[in-house]
Amino acid sequence: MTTPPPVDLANCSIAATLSLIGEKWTILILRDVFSGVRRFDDFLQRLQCSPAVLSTRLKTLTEAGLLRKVSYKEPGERERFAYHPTRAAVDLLPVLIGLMQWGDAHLAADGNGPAEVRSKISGLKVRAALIDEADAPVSPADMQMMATPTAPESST
Amino acid sequence: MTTPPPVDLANCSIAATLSLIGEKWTILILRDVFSGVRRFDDFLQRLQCSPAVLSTRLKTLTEAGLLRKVSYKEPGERERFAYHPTRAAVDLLPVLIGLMQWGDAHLAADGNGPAEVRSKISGLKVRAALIDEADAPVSPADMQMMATPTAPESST
DNA sequence: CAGTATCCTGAACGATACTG
DNA sequence: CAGTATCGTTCAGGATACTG
Repeated sequence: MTTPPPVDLANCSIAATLSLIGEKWTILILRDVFSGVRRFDDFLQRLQCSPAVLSTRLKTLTEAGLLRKVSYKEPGERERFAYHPTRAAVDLLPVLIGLMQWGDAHLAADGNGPAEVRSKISGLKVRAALIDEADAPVSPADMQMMATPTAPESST
Repeated sequence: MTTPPPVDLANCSIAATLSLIGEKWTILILRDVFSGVRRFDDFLQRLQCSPAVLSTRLKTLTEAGLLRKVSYKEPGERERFAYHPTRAAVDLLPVLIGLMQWGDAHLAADGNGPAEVRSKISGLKVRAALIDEADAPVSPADMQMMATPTAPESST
C-alpha cells in the first residue's frame, strides 16, 4: 500500500509527512480539532467539504495515529464517535503554527492573520522557531542540513 | 488567478501556505536548495521528476518569492539561471525541519531519519519547537488557538 | 446525526519529444 | 545544459443521493 520507492522520496521524512497531512482538508481538520471540534457534523459545518472527503480524511488520520475515535452514546441514540487528537497530533503543532505564521507574515496583506496562539499557562504569544539542545533559539540562516553519518544504505 | 474564496479556506494562512508548498515536489526542491543545489539539471538529477514539473515548480516558487533567479554565464555559453533561496524561504525552515522531525519520530521505523540539522555556529543539533515571547520553550499541549479580536469581517 | 456510495470533473504528474 | 510543449493517466475532490 505504500508507494513504490523509485527515488529517495520514500527516504525523506519531509515528503512522507507532507503526503500525510498535505492534502487539502487534512490540515484544516487538524486545525479544527485543536480548536476543540470533535464531531463529524461540526467538522462538516466548519469545513464545508463533502461528507465523503471528510469521512476519508478522518479515517486516514485515525489510521495514521493522529486521531483517536472515542465512542459516545446519548440516551436513545446509537453509538457515535468523536475524534480526539493524539499525542502524535499534538507533536505536529509546531508545524501547524509555523505554517500559519509563515502565511500570516508572507501571504496576508497586513502581515497578520485571523488567529493567534498563546500559552494557556503564561498567556504569552507563541511562535514556531528553531532551538538547539540547550533550548537556545537559532537563526534559520545558521542552519545546515547534512546526511546522518549512520545512513544504512546509500542511494544511487 | 487566486482561487475563489467560497469558504474560510482563503482566510486560513495554514491552508494558504500549504497550497503553496504542499505539492509533491515543491518541498523537495526547497529541501535541496537548502542543501546547496542551485541549477536546473542538479535538481533534476536529485529529484528524478520530469523537467516539465520541475520547471513549473521553480516558476511558482520564484513568483511566490521563495526562490530568486540569479543569472550566470559561462564563457561561450548563453545566459543561464541559478535558483537561490530568499529570506522568505529561509523563514520556512522551521516548518521544514518540523516536518522532517515529525516524520522521523512517527513514521520512520527506527525513529530517526536520513538527515540531521545542526547549527553552523555551535554545532549543536537543532529542532523545531514552540517558544514564547521570552524565548522560553512551550509544550505543544499548553497551546491554545483563538481568533484574533481584531478580526475585520466575520464569516457567516 | 453520522456516515457511505457513486458519478464526474479538473488538475497534477510521468513520459517523451523538442528547442536554444 | 536549461528549459518548453504535448499527451495520457490517475486521483483527489465537489456534488449529491442514500442508509442506519
